[in-house]
Amino acid sequence: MSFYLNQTKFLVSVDCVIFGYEEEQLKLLLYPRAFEPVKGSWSLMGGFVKELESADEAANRVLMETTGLSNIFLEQVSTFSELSRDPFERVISVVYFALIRINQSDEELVKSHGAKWWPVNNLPKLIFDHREMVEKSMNILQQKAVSSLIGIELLQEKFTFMQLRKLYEAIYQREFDPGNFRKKILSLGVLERLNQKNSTESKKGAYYYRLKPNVRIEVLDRIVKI
Amino acid sequence: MSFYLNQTKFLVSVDCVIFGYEEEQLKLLLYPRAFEPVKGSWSLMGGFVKELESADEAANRVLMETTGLSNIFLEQVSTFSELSRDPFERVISVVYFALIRINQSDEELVKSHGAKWWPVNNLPKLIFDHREMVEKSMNILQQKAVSSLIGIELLQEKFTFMQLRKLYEAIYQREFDPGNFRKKILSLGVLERLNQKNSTESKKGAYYYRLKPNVRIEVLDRIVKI
DNA sequence: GCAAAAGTGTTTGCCATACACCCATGT
DNA sequence: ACATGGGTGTATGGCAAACACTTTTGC
Repeated sequence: MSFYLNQTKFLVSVDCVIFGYEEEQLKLLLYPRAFEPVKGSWSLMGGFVKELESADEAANRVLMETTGLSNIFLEQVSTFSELSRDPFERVISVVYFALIRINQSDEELVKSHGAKWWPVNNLPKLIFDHREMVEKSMNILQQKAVSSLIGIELLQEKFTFMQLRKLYEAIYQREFDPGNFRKKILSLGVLERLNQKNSTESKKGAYYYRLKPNVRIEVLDRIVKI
Repeated sequence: MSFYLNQTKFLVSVDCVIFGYEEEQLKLLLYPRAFEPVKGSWSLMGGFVKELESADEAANRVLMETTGLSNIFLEQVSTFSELSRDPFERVISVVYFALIRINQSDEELVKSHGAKWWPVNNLPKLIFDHREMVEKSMNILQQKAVSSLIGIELLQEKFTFMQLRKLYEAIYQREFDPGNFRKKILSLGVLERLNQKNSTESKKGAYYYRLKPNVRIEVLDRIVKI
């Protein structure tokens, strides 16, 4: 047991990179820092890990406290532990990224923190190493979306192919051929067409699709060529 | 500053998944646990993060203390923070994986800890959640090797195509066509042939190759099809 | 009629895979 | 002579990308 004595203990926090999708843009939920220094600077939402919870649980709690959502797609990105990453005090931070449906979040709750959705390709200056946290998360999101329909977590339950394609275009910051994209996704065999059309975004109207029940969003095939 | 008060602090450790390559097998360096309970059970090498070091630095230190090596390929895998992952006490562990050249390690130092190299497909029972740490590391190694000649970190500076191929076969636990493998790797343009042959492993003798100086092991192309 | 998205089909070129084939040499 | 790995070349199938084309409907 001597191994465990006289070892330094650390404050451990979680920081959440919260992705949303709105107006054909990938967005991040950011908060103005509430205290000095750099008060008012924009920041990821975070919080300290508590005595009786894991980092995963802490991240879920933070997400619940700030968006009112539970059972959210959440995944660990990396842990940041540089000595001076937080000029206040030594804090080791475990970073998570989350995918949420913006319109399902509790708008009042979000506003009460002064939070704002920012397009990922037009972010404000972020405190500390938060910019790096965002970039790592973005990389992981892109990597995951190659072999998983993970992005669906950002759309409504039912969606058209155009909506799905625009989402992928936002994630990869490039365009996809509409015909080829449709064929590729359909070939995965995980979507089903509903007997319902969306007529607000095109003249002809486009069928809604949704994920088949009891199907995994991780697919064997590659959706995007790397 | 009130944010920082009354927050629980945690013991933070690093655990290192140390990969080596020997006798055409991918191996892991494991240590018999030195204290009760589960004394003698096999374990990854780890240590607590100290007050004035980052987790990265702690991992490098642990690696130096156990193998005598510095400047090693080392990469963060994930952080494990479940409440009861260590039955002794609450410890949050940041896991790293390392790639080393077995014959360059300090054999005396390794032996002095009672450490042993185990083939990855024939590991003993590991303590706590170390098995899961190994599996995550293995996944990341496979993923990285797709678009990087990362595996070279496990070979000598000069190597034949057969040696490189056998290494890849060990990493992916499958066979590669010798001719196609050679062409694929050569097409990356990052290896150079030396005027020197290895005659111990074949009758005809095979040229040694090495990584070109000032070249990145991350390549744009995909080496292994996923 | 025109524009714009929906949806389907066709063509092309690249690339992974399979495999044939000769070379060099130790036994 | 033969087995074995070294090394190069070739044929083939599958798939991504480019793009042509028809349909539908709001304007």
